Amino acid sequence: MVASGARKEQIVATASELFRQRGYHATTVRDIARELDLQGGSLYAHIDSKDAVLREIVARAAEAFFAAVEQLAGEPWPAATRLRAMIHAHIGVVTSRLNDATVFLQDWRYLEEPGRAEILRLRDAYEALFRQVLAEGIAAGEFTVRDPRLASIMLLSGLNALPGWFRPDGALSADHIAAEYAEMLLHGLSVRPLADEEDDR
Amino acid sequence: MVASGARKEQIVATASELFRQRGYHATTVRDIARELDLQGGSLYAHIDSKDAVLREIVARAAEAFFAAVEQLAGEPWPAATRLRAMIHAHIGVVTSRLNDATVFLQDWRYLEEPGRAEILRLRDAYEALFRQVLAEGIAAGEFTVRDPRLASIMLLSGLNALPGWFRPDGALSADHIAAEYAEMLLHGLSVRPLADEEDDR
DNA sequence: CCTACCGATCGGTAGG
DNA sequence: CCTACCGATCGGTAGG
Repeated sequence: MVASGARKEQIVATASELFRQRGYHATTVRDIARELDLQGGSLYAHIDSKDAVLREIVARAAEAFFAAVEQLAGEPWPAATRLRAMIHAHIGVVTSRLNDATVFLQDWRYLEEPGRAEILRLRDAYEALFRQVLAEGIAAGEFTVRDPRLASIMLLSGLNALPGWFRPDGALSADHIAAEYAEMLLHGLSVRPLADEEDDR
Repeated sequence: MVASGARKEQIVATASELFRQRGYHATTVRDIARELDLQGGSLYAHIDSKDAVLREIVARAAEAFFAAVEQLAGEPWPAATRLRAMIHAHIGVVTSRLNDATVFLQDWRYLEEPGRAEILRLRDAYEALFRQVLAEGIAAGEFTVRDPRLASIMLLSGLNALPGWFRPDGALSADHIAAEYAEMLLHGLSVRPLADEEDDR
């Protein structure tokens, strides 16, 4: 057990950036120390272990996702409206906390137990927020989707791949991406079935 | 440089499975050797380096994706029909070559240069197949999408997350998933603005 | 394909 | 927070 403080914040933030760039196992504690002009061993005055740092990063990201999305899922709005808001919120977290969110999505499975199992539960609870809204939308006749689980997985898969290509200084803003994604997901890529030729498989 | 042979095949296949399960950096060459009842150093009679094994796995996966999808992109069919076929083919590769495909998608960035840069080029060329079909579909009035690049990224993001949850012995077959994904992607999650809720697929 | 080994590096600790 | 160090393990090689 080790004190928390400003120095520890720096260590976790630096680790988050390096883990995002290189991956957890390709980053050494001495890489982190070097960024802060410290000796490798000196980190351990502030942290318990490399795994504990990963745990903290992942926990922070999970909290950010829940804080942004959980309430929206329960608003008294049409399911499509809620889903749109949740998509914007989720993308907002990924893009505004890019380091933590990327590490969460990319390296959570390297957590030691029981931290790993705990994160698995959180992930499922988070996905359930989307699944639930989709199910409600189906019940209300707003969505045509057959399988809300498959739909929530596909939707989140699309959003969670953002770290692989989003560039904070790129041409596409988070809001633009969110609006386009929501549009494509809700209305599909193709023209409406009644409007044209295309038949199915 | 080292001979190829049946033993080498076993080594690459075993590495592919372990890399998929644990990740490249969390797998040691001795883990691979142990699975084959060999000593760690003995692997090097058959392989050049751990990186070379990763390169081979990734190259095989890339070839499988191109072999399955490239021709479909150029067929003289409506864009929506081609896209549907490409989705099925891509998911077919992911699910039937799960080890290689997963390692490709998850660990390609750990390749040493110039292998890594080469794979980046291949990935873009592959994505371009989808981008191109989407662009043609837009030009033909089949698709309403505004940005074919964004659409191709979202689409492939959904398909490429499959290794994270697909279970070969699970209830959902590859064909079922492909059909549902294609449906959701092409027609969207929500009710059509023009049609009423029941549209056949 | 094994035995035996290499230098390098890993995460982490003792003791100041 | 540093110096100095720990045992363990890493990918890889020499020489049979």
